[in-house]
Amino acid sequence: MSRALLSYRIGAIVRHVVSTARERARAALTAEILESARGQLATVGAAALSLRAVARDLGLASSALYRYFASRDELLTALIIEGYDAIGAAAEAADVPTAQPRTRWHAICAAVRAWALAHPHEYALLYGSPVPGYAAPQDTVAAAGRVGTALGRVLGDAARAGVLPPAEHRRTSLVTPAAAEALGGEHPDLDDAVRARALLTWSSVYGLISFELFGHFAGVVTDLDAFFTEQVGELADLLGL
Amino acid sequence: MSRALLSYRIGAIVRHVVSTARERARAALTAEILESARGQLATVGAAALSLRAVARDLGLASSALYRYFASRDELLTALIIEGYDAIGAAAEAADVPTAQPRTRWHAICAAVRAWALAHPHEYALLYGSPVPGYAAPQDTVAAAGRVGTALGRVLGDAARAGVLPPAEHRRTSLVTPAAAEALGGEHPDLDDAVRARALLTWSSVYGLISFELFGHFAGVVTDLDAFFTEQVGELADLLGL
DNA sequence: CGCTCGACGAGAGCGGTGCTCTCGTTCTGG
DNA sequence: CCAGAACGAGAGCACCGCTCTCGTCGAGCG
Repeated sequence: MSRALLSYRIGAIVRHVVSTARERARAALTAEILESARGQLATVGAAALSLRAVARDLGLASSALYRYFASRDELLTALIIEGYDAIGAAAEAADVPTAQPRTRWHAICAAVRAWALAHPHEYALLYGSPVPGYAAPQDTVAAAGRVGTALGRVLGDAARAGVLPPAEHRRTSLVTPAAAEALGGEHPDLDDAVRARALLTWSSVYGLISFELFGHFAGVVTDLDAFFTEQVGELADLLGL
Repeated sequence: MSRALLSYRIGAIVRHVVSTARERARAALTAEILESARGQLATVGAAALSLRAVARDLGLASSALYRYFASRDELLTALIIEGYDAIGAAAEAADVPTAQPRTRWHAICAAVRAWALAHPHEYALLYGSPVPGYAAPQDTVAAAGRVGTALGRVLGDAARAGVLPPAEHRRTSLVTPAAAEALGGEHPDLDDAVRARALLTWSSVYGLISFELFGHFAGVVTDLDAFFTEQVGELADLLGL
């Protein structure tokens, strides 16, 4: 079932450069399906996304869609990957590598929040409750790490610039080697405690955005914009940026 | 449509103490419906919760359920209120008012996480993406504040005990008066900045739990238990407990 | 005490869903 | 040129939430 998705992602590009008419038609229709699904996701949300509605939108029989996506879950998976890519790109676009680490941290967090507010349903699909019995395929985890990696770059640069407080070395590590690599890589000022703190701050930003988006701050916080930037500043303090 | 729910919640209790047989039967069946729905929620999740399955489970026609809950959303609302009550009760049960504020903070956070891990689908229903076009009725917000209020009590007690750092007073408030009341009430050491920080830490705990539960820490964090307690400690530092 | 009206549960049915299977067509690589 | 794969349409299955009707039964009122 991941076959079809894979062929969508790399598809005719890898196979051979001279694509046949059929392959081009397939790629085009796949893109159209995704576009329609993306529109439906943005308007009615993931739970109400209907294969039949997509088919109607494109003037196709519903059964025809199954030539392109083996199931509704697979279509959702493609949308999830697109979403992670989009929010990751937003984070990267907001990052100015020459700026101060703290400025960069603020910029990335603001960009992620802005993307979430602009695409609430997509954000919910990425970071909200996983859908029914849906288990995120391995394909998604690579794309998912893009925002974290952007923040990790800031952390690594800050460590190299020497703005981080000295690390408190300890024996057992709480962070996976792979994750440590994404979170700044090798550096004496970046030990496990600092990296774990980076994960905390990142998940805290996610908590702030989710609470705001899912309505848990309604009637609690007066100025959501000011509140967010202030708390992101607090997290920067905690991180040592 | 909120009539039926209301009558379920207060129902015969308020009307008159001497309940008729019909009222008792109604209350009993309502409880059975909720119990079956709770079971289904725990096993298949909210998105796959089916009124017809509940009816089958109870040996009823599906249409009969509509005498008790006007819609699937209303049944979900009742489950959400139950969930908020349960996680609030877990938080309150874990709190030992005579202990140190920091100890209480740790205990409450651990209890909330434990409840979330034990009831993942319920937690997702409460704090994950809102379901389809579902807008949380006002009934839920009261129950939702219970965990926050428990944490607010710790904050207030800490302020009265004088363990909090002095507050930095400012003009414009980011926290609603109602929320400020729940977050420790009146106290000179508890100004808006401290209360906002309390909201930050609470949403951070939510972020930590959600990332863990929704799989965003898979392959990133090695020891989730140890990681959580350590980061909760970091948040206590940030809060000044 | 009897009657009336409301609550109740069953059943059929509507329009919707994801998904499967079959069948004729159309393109493509050998 | 032609066999076989890819394709789209259509019918159909089992399920969903929800509505409507209809017969029944109980509870409160006169």
